[in-house]
Amino acid sequence: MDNTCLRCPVRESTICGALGLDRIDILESYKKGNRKFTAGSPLYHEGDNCNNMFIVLEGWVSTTRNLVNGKRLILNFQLPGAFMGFQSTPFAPMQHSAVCLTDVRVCVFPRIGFNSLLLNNPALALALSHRKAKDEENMQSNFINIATRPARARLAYFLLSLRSQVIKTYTLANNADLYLPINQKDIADTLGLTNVHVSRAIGTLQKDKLLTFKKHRLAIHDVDRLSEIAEMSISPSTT
Amino acid sequence: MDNTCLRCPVRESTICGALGLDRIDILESYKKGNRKFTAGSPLYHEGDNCNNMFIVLEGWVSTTRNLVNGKRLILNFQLPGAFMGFQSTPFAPMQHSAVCLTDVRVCVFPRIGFNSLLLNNPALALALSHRKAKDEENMQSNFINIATRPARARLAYFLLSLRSQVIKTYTLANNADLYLPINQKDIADTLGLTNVHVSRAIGTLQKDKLLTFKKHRLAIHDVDRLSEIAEMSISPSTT
DNA sequence: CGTATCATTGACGTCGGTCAATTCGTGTGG
DNA sequence: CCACACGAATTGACCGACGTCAATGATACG
Repeated sequence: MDNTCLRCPVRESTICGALGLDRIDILESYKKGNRKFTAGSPLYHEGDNCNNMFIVLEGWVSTTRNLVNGKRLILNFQLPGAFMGFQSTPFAPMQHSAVCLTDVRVCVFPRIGFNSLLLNNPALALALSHRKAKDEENMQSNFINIATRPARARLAYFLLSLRSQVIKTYTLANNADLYLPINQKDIADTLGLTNVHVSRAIGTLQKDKLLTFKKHRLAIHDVDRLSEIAEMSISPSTT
Repeated sequence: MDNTCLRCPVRESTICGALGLDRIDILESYKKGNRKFTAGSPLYHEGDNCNNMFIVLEGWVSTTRNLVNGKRLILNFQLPGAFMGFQSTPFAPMQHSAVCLTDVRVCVFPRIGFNSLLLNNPALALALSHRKAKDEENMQSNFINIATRPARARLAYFLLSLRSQVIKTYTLANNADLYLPINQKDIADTLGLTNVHVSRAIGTLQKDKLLTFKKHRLAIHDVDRLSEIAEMSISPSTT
């Protein structure tokens, strides 16, 4: 396995791309190198003092929060190119957990020295600012989704946005059916619903021939009509 | 009115503090200067191509999204020190609106040249990364609040976190009663509830002597018990 | 074939929304 | 100082979306 930044599959789709090819060697010497995690294992736990940050190279990772009543909430799904573990106060305990949904390969960045790295490479710091802004915007979309949409629309919106995230990450065709390493309980925990209600909602969407979601494969048969259902209560100002 | 960065009331509580006093003149020549807005007026609108970004110096600003059914969702409240308008793609249309809740004084940063400013001042870029990470973390808290808590707990959590935001911003005493330039409809639009239900929920909290919210003044009488209510996502079995 | 996990389905309860009437508070004008 | 207006808050009656509980079905795995 070639682990050099030069051959990194996500270099251009993450902050590393901000350094040109001529300066990429800076990261080569900075990073701790690649590491593999198996499906189900955590990158870090809520409350941990985690020494590292991670760029996802292959696989899916979910970020979650566990609640006092034993329930959990999934904050989002991190796909290849995601930069994970950067916090507003670098050495504070992690505010959320990160759990691998598939076998995962990540590039490990030590937390120590990261500030210096950014100060010495402002292009990297700028790229990171933009990425964190993007993360916040995505979080806002999630927030709006659960705050304003009823369950059916909420589910439709979620599947559509996850679909476009996957299509973009893997540059797939628009009509491809997608592998999603999540089950209905995961969807419920993402949307603030119950698995029972998610099952019913997916059932009606399938009955209406809008999509099929079975055995971790999602096929959306009518993107336009599903979008109508999703955007039912929201203005079309964004895209 | 003295508008110099040297005497800026929020310099140390926003990204500008990352430049020491010796380099603060960089911003002095970069910024467009201060500007005043009256209560109710917008800093920018969703969909606008906004030329500027803003640091709040005085007053409250709300960021909102408008929905097709005439309703709106409040994303958060920006108090002095907040840096507003920075997006993942700098010249894209704004994803949300910003509306002044009080008379407001802001420091205006032109969008043009901002990237260069950051590239030439990595400390500023680093500070911005941290701030955007903080914004994302706050957004995650909001998300968790509405995704997991029933109305009463949701309201309790919101008031407590708004309280600590205000106390921190203005360095107030813990038992101070706070001026909040929002009404029950604003709270409803922040929490994904209706004004009617917010009224009922506040009513019961007041009846339980936990807090008083009248005429834009909030007094929390029992922070500990209110915190218990906020953190409890299940039925109130214990007292 | 037995077990575990996930998905489906039904019965039922409840939290919060909707609609509407009433009250309260504040500002305005006579 | 009172009368009125207008918006915000309160309260009641009613209802529906979604949660809870539980039984059943489907699928994979040892």
